[in-house]
Amino acid sequence: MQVIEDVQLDLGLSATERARRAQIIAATMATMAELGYRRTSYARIKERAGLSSTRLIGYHFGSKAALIQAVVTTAMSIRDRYLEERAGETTDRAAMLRALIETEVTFVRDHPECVRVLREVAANADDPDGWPVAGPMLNGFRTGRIERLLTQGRREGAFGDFSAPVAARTIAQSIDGAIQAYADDPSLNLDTYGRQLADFFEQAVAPR
Amino acid sequence: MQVIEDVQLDLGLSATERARRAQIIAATMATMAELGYRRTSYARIKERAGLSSTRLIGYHFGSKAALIQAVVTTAMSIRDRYLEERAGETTDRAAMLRALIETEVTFVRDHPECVRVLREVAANADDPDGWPVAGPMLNGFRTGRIERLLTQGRREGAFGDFSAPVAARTIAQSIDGAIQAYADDPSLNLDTYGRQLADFFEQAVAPR
Amino acid sequence: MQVIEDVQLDLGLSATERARRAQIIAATMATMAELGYRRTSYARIKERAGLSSTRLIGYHFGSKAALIQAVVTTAMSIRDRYLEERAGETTDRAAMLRALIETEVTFVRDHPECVRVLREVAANADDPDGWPVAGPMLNGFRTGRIERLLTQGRREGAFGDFSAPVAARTIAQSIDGAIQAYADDPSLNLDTYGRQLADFFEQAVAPR
Amino acid sequence: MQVIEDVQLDLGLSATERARRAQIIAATMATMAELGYRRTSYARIKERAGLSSTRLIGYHFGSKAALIQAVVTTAMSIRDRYLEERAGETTDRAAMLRALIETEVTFVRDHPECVRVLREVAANADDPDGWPVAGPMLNGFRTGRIERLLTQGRREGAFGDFSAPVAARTIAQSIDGAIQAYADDPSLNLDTYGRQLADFFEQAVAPR
DNA sequence: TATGAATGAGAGTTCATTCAT
DNA sequence: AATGAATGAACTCTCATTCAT
Repeated sequence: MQVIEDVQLDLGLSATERARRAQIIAATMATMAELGYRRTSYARIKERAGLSSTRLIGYHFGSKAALIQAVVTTAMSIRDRYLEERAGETTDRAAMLRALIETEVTFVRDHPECVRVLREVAANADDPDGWPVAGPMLNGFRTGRIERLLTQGRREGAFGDFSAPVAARTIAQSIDGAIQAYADDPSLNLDTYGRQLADFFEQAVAPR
Repeated sequence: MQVIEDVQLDLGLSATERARRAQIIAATMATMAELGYRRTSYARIKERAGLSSTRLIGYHFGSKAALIQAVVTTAMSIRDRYLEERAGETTDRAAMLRALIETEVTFVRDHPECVRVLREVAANADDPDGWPVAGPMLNGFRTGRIERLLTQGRREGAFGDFSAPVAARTIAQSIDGAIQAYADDPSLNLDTYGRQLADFFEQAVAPR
Repeated sequence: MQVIEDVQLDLGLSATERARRAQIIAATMATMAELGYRRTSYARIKERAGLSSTRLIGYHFGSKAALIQAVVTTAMSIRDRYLEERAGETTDRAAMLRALIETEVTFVRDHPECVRVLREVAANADDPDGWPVAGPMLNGFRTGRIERLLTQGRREGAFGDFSAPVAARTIAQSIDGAIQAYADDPSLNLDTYGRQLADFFEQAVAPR
Repeated sequence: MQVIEDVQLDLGLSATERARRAQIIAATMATMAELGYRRTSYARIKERAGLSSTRLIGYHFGSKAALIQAVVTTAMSIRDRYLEERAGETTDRAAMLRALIETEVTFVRDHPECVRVLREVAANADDPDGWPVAGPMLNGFRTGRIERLLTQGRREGAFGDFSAPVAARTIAQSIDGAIQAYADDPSLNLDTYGRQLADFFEQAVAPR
């Protein structure tokens, strides 16, 4: 919750307002993670947040689209911070790729709510009452970093010959695969899954 | 449309009924492909199909869940038929994997509606008014075949050392990546994309 | 079922038609007894009777009101026959009253479906799609016989001083009480209940 | 109407809300008393209450079940208050029984709407969209008080020998008989009916 | 004797939003 | 910084009935 409040810091809001927003955002994320995008209504958010009226949500965010927007921003911030904190110091491209994949997968385990929320929003980005920004943007955020890493690695000869955009998207998608696998079977060991995924892609990008 | 009607053949329905059902299913698929799961209502389907009343839909399918069910079955049948018709005769595991990937990707190009529909339903499978069968099932359909191929290939020594379930899920996910890429940029050449994907995974599964 | 068919005898119908009608009436009674008046729809009757279409019901009875009419007639016939068969030969008024009450109560036990149906229809007699004849008629059927018995008994000096119409209605209502008690607690011994009821009213009508 | 508003007093609602609720409850009771349970829809209530939209009803009560619940609570409160205000001060069991019966019957005359509403709900209590609480409860409310009176009277020797539960239920049912008689013939003198009923039961419970 | 196909009316519910104060 | 009150649009579903053949 503190994390969520922090994200709101530079919006020029009062402390009370920030706390309320954080509370609502947290409830929205929890609701969406549990019930999915479609069933995330003001009524259900209100209930989970223990608010007196749904009116409060509209009051603090203006519209549902803006609320979703704030939720996405929050989730992205949490993710960014997580990945940043765990970014290794190596400059070895292969090691960087492995670290990236494994960290993304552990993020799935450590912040399943964020992951689910991001996935739900991306899958329903064209919703009329929802987020006005298109899905491509969200995808771009995720593939961009991977693609840059792959391109640089190829340029330096650390990686073999393959299409960086295709590979980047594939790797990004494979994280979604981990999410899905975890959702289908919550007893799944994600550390192992992450390592196997890294092994798999290590060979895929290796120079011959 | 004829294809859709064929799918209904063995349900013991009259020709009229079959035609109506096909008409409604087609309109539903088109609607869902264009507007997404959430906006696919009886009213919009009626409009697109040119029906006199939404009542007709409920009459022919009983409930919305049953309609979605029929739509999914239809889309899966179309996909199965497509893949079957293009199944090469080779027994070379690597060639089979390449063919599988490339065919899946061209299917995205040739039947974007089917692809979109399957994706939308899978993403909203837990909907209360929707399809009662869980998402895992749909995922299982897709990964099962790939996993079997990979497992056999590994046993025969045609492939290297990797986790077949993880790889299978990753490959299946990469097809979704193609769908996404195509959606983000419809001018994308999917033949090329498919080839590059096949190249990429070819090296990933190759024996060292 | 045979009983139900018999009731239809003098309507100038073919054997097939009579059988179908009996089948539908039986299903309607079962449905109404289990689910109540309001949930007794063509769809549910069709299901229970194993018909191919609800259309069949409308075909055989014309309208829902006519179906309810037929059901009531059937239930009343079954009840009349039951009471008739068990009518003792005594002319002692008090004994007759006791027999009447006890027999009515055992009818509740032996034909709970009929009882429930009659009760449901009487309680919903003003339904727009239902039975056009008013509730008073059904009530009259039930109290008439009792009232005649009480009046005669009083005239003969076998009974004391009380309002025959009020007492008749009260006794008739008390049977409904037995139905209700039995519905609230199906393990209730109705023979005992009937005897206690007869005892109670025996004293109420006795000359001082 | 004031009475209805009073019933809502301790729910922590604003004056406006209480007034609106009272207005809707009154309209619902009137509608149900006139048209019966089944035809008591939001649309008809709206019409009678002169509301701008049916939506208002859902807004103030949440669901139809909750509305029915509120209506029943109101009707019961009105009845309780009525009976309480007319409870004599005697401790003579026979007099108490007479008072109870006569008061219940005059209540039928003074508050026919309440009576009809209670009857309708009890008869349709198992409705899927209706009141979740079973009919037995409503019956229990009514017989409980009578049964206690009878049991005490018997213990004290004020009454003769009979089954208190059976007699209690019978007496409660006889009130329904009065309701029915009044419905069948509105010119009926209920005061007389009540006295005759009390006479009848007086002898039934009298010690020999 | 039966069925196929269609239909209009009405029901309750959910939803996000708006206009006040 | 918050609430009270109201609202219109859209949704799926159930119902008995009608018009054909």
